[in-house]
Amino acid sequence: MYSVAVEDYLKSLWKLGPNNVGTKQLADNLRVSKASATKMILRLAEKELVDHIPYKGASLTKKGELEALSIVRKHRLLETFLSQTLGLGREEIHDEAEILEHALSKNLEMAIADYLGNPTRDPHGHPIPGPNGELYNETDLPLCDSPINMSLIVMQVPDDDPSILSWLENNGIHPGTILKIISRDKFDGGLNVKIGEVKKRISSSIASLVKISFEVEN
Amino acid sequence: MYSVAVEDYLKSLWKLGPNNVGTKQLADNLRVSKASATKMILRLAEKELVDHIPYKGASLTKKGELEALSIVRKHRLLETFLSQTLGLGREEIHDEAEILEHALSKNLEMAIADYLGNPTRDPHGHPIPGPNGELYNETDLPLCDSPINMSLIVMQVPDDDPSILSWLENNGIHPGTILKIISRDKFDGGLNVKIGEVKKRISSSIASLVKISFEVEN
DNA sequence: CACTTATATTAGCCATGGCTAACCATTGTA
DNA sequence: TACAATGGTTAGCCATGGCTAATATAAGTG
Repeated sequence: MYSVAVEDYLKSLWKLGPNNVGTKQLADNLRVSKASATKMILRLAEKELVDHIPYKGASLTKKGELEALSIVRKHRLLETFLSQTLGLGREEIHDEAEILEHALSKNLEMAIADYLGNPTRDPHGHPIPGPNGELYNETDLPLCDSPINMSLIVMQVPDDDPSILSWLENNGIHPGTILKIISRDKFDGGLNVKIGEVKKRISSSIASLVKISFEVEN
Repeated sequence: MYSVAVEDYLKSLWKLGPNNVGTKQLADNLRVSKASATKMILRLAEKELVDHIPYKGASLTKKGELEALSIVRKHRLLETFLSQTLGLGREEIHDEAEILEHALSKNLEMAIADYLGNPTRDPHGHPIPGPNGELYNETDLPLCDSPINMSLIVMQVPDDDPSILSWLENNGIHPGTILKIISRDKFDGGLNVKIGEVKKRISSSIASLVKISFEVEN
């Protein structure tokens, strides 16, 4: 078993990956000093969880990646579980899961996955890695890069920013929402979209965090 | 928020209380050295969580007791929640709750209590403290001290020893079981009991861990 | 009362994981 | 090419929470 801090570093590296991650980027992501990040990277390299090239950056080894995926799995299963059983909203579950993920045994993880019917997406639409780190559903596209005038289905919304999430929720955008891009602002990249008959404007920064798939016609 | 270690010390002190608890007793309970226990007791005294009389022992202050009760509440709510939602057995839930209790926010605690209908007993029959540390159900008696030939209802079984718990479970003894003491062994204090029409022998060590109340005739 | 035994404390070490301050390396631009 | 600026590392400090070994106190016994 690894400590909470080690697990947090691995998870951050995974989220920032798959390429080499710089010390500053990692430090900023975890809100610690660069020195702390360097120290931890050296320790992770010692444990063969990352490869580290001094002054160049670090990247997860296979072993480190599996460990990171295990935490991500626990996080997303917990979000799903809390949402299903307690009816907590998409904005609330992230912070709780962020803490609980480090306290979830393999046994409980399995019991929860079983209870939920081994889901492959969490309430934000993010893919849930399998018990051995298998990841599917990697084909979703950022909304900001999607084609105009096609029927798109929202697959993923971000999970870690309650304010963005509330905005999306209030505007009827969550996994499963069907929308069309009508036009794209040439200057700031913002999108004009149509949800049902309602028109909305989505800023480019938010649109880059929403992922879509093409609606299956049947 | 206090650290996991601090919370564990407070919980142990509460379980071993309410009188002064010796350093060795505490150290044994937490499986740490006496030196570690002494050091922590000094720190807890610093934070005004315990009163410490050197070479005499420590006892929780009101502040420390409330903190301990908060952890106990989380523990017992979690046991109840895991049992209800995931159907985990009485033998499994303790160890999981032991870890999760430190990662449960006040918010989630409330959501779980609400979901469960604010229960006052966990699956082992232990009373669940209220959100502000209120404790009722303190009148249950140890089975070993109970009178012969009266209809007794099992209220509490121990929560922290899976082997004892399995034995009890296999012999049909859990919260709600109704039994009578037929006779008590004069030499070792073991009990001969009748559950329904079935006779069982319960060792005095186990009987001291089972608590009963008198069956209400109605 | 003296002496043994059990219990408690202190001193000092270690690992973890933060931090600041100071010092290196890399990069981009004048 | 020189020299900021940015990014990365090192040194050295701190708190937490373990540990052992040595010492101090309390309690029980001849």
